[in-house]
Amino acid sequence: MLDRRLIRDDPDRVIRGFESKNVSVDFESVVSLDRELLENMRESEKLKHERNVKTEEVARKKRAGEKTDELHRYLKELSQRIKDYETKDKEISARLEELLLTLPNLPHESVPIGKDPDDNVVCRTWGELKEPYFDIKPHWEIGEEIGVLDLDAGRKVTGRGYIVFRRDGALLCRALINFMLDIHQAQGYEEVLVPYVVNRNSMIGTGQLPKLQEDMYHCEIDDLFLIPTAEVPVTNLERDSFIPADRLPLMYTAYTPCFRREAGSHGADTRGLLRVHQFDKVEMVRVAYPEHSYQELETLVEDACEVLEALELPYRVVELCTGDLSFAAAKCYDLEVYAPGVKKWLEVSSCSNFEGFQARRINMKIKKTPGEKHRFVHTLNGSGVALPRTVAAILEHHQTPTGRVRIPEKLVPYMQGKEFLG
RNA sequence: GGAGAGGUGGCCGAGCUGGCUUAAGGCAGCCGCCUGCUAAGCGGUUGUGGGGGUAAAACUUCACCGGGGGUUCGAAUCCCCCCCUCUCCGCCA
Repeated sequence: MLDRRLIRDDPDRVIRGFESKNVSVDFESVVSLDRELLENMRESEKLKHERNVKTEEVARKKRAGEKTDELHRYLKELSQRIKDYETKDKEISARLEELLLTLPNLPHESVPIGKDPDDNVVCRTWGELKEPYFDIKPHWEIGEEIGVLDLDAGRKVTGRGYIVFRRDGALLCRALINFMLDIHQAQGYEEVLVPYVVNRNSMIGTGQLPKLQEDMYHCEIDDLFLIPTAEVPVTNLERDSFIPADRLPLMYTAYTPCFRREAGSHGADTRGLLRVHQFDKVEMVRVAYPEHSYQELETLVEDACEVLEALELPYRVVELCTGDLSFAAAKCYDLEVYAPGVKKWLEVSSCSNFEGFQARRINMKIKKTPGEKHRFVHTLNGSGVALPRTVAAILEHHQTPTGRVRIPEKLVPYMQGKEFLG
């Protein structure tokens, strides 16, 4: 949700933001509805004030034993007029609210202008992309050969895009989750275990709804949604609350499975583990002081990088351009690992600052100190990191010419001491 | 799923036979006084959101007692619907 005052005071800036983000929204309606709402409100407030005054007069007269019939008649009519205004108010508010929820966040001024992923900016690259001296197999091939991946079983049990890991593959996933959680705990994050199913308000709060409903698995009977990321339950932990300034920043880490219908993205990069409907992910969420949020975004990225470095996987940090930013983000860095088997950079983490966009929807404020006004917190999150593509990168990058897969040193203790998969 | 109890300001908690209660009282917070320090004590003060107003305040106004609707000149208080919490029972990992 954008700041209502910004919409009122500087609509041009909002429009410029939308343009740079390459989205077309019905902003004119928002502005005119807002104006209409204010006007309506002023009129009805005048009448309500009159009613309050006259109603007191009735009470006074009654006590004095005077007649109030005439006032009653007048006030009845006045109340009817107020009711009309209120009906109109509800109507406009509802329409406005609906529209406001569909308006995306504005990019931060530091975000590079651009229209699609080609305009994203590579900030830095870590690790050696050494020329392979043997023919590296794509992860689905090596994975099935050494018996850690079973794509057929996944298709049978559920359908395309659902994966079965076997033996060391299953162990690897479990190991990665613990490994990542341990790293983030050491970085200062508080571990939480949260529901994988959330209600509608939570989904609206973080911005998945109403726009992205098509991408969500929805349980109609209960009106509950499978989470597409831990961001949803974790960020919503502090919905409708005032957070004391000295508790900020809040830092949470959580493992959850994630469910995404991926409607409309069939065909592209869908082989093996590249794009699946259910995957595991360890997430980091921060709730920050507004003045510190961009600094915190940088350290959040570093925290995610630490995972990839510990796994000895070459990666790069990409800053998304305005046109590639997601709905709720004001600024976002993607982390991409290199997978030499498919010869692609795979996005395994997305670290974003949402500024006050989610906080306004979630109603999460900083507890005010005397003399200060209530302010919304800033929220951030980043994957640290998503598993399937990381597993793909491990299967490819740590592949040996003899068809084995080496387990990164730091992960070995989590793998029951094994140094190779399979 | 069945039965009962309840949802009030940062927290606790009155009010709920409709109008000097736009919410008593307490706690906590803030300011001041007092006191070797601390504690206690005394006095004052403190909700949220929106509108108008101001350089900013002051000020002013509307709304808010789980959510929505209704009755009434007037609703925290009466009526209807929904949601949530707790207790007991049933079912179940």
